[in-house]
Amino acid sequence: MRLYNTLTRSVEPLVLRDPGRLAMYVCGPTVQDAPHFGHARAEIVPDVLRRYLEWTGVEVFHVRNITDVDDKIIARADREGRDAAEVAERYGRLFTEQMARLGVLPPHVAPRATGHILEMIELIERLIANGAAYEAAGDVLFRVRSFDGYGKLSGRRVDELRSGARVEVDERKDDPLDFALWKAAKPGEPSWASPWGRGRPGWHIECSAMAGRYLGANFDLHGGGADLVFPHHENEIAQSEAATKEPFARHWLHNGMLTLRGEKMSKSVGNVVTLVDALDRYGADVIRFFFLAVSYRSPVDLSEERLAEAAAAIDRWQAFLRAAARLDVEPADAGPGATARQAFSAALEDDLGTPAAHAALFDLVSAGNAQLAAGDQAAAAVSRDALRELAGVLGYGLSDHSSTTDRVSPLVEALLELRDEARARKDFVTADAIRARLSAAGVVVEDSRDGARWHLS
RNA sequence: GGCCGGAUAGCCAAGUGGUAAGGCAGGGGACUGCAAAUCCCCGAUCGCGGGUUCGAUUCCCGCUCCGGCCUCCA
Repeated sequence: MRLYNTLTRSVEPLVLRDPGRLAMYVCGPTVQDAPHFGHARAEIVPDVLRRYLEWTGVEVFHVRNITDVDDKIIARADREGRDAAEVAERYGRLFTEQMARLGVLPPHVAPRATGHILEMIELIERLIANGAAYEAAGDVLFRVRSFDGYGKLSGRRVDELRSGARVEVDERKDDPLDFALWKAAKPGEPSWASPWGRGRPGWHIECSAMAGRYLGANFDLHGGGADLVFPHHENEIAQSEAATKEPFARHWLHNGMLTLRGEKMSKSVGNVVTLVDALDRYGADVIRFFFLAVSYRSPVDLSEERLAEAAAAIDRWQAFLRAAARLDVEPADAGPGATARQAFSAALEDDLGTPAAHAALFDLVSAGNAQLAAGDQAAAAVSRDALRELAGVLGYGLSDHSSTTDRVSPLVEALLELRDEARARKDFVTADAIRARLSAAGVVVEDSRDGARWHLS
């Protein structure tokens, strides 16, 4: 498969360190607040990559960290008069829950920063020993100019960085570009013992430490939001490579930002839509479609209109699955299923082309509906099975079923029998009244050649 | 100011050196007691100006506009 690599700024083959196995690290959230809609994208993109590769037989080892110590978490805890760990625990749990609702496969390891303080200290000690870091009044700073490759990921040059610098002046720094690996504890803050006194880790070092711990050096793929390219990922590379003298990650994958009215969704801009609300309102499949309808690298603008379109698309797929649900026939061989599979795979092989993969699914639905219309049940069954399978590779559940469906089913069926009887004697007033009452109760009735079908709206 | 990316039909969005997938909306037709669902048909010469080429939307240069990063951020 070919993927855009931020490091080389080109689409290139994804070459695995161990053939058949992908070692992937994805930057997770800082658990300072409820996850928002943008976080969903950063999880769905690697989720699709993982599902697709697993479908092709690759074994994926997926690590996603949780940043559970940081300035904002501490600030929030102070505001609420709570412990920082409590705040982190609350939002970490919420994040995990919402990702499960979204249908994102859980990572194999979900390390927390506070659980890896020792690894970080070891890494910092190596950097100091190498001359890449220095202690200053209880802080430890990374010496940016000691690392030749600094800027290779984000395309920046150290000297240019300096001129435009909005970096705050700090006398303890030998160079304004240097960044903190370890921060001396301030009163009341969570802190850990270290060779430099009590303190807490800087943001960037945790990913270097945890990626190294679980994936080793020179692992296959590192992902995250495009807003992390600089400085976070640049700094991760610097720290890791300065310490190990080996390449950190070979392939860098960055998802584009979610915007709202053209502006990036973020807490600081103040335009966030929480994921809880979005899931309540639209459900996992619609949100997933909304994101996958666009290249993972492009920005996507959130709007009611786009979400309505996504909902219409999911409805169309589900409508076909409902129509073809009861086909109890020997699926005919290959045919349209094979064509769709080929188009689908080709799309994803080419830089995770989910829009084109969607097109393959729409073609399958169109073909399947036409097959049903033509009475070709065996072919329709093939289309149905292929749709289920391929949509599943993208992480769609497409489930029409809920416990509510099961519970109301006997009632609805009984009413539909009455309606059938009314229709048989051309009593359309009664028939339409039943349909209208069901509709008002959220049950959509659709007549077909083989009788009425229904589903919850 | 620097770096990265983008500009394709009413809207969203793929893609290709040889006249452009898919979806939504819209129009027409079919089916149907009606409705819904479904099927068939209908739409763009690809931001602007140059250049390379037999030929560019696709490559190169410039311009304009937009987004992201340069501070915490998925």
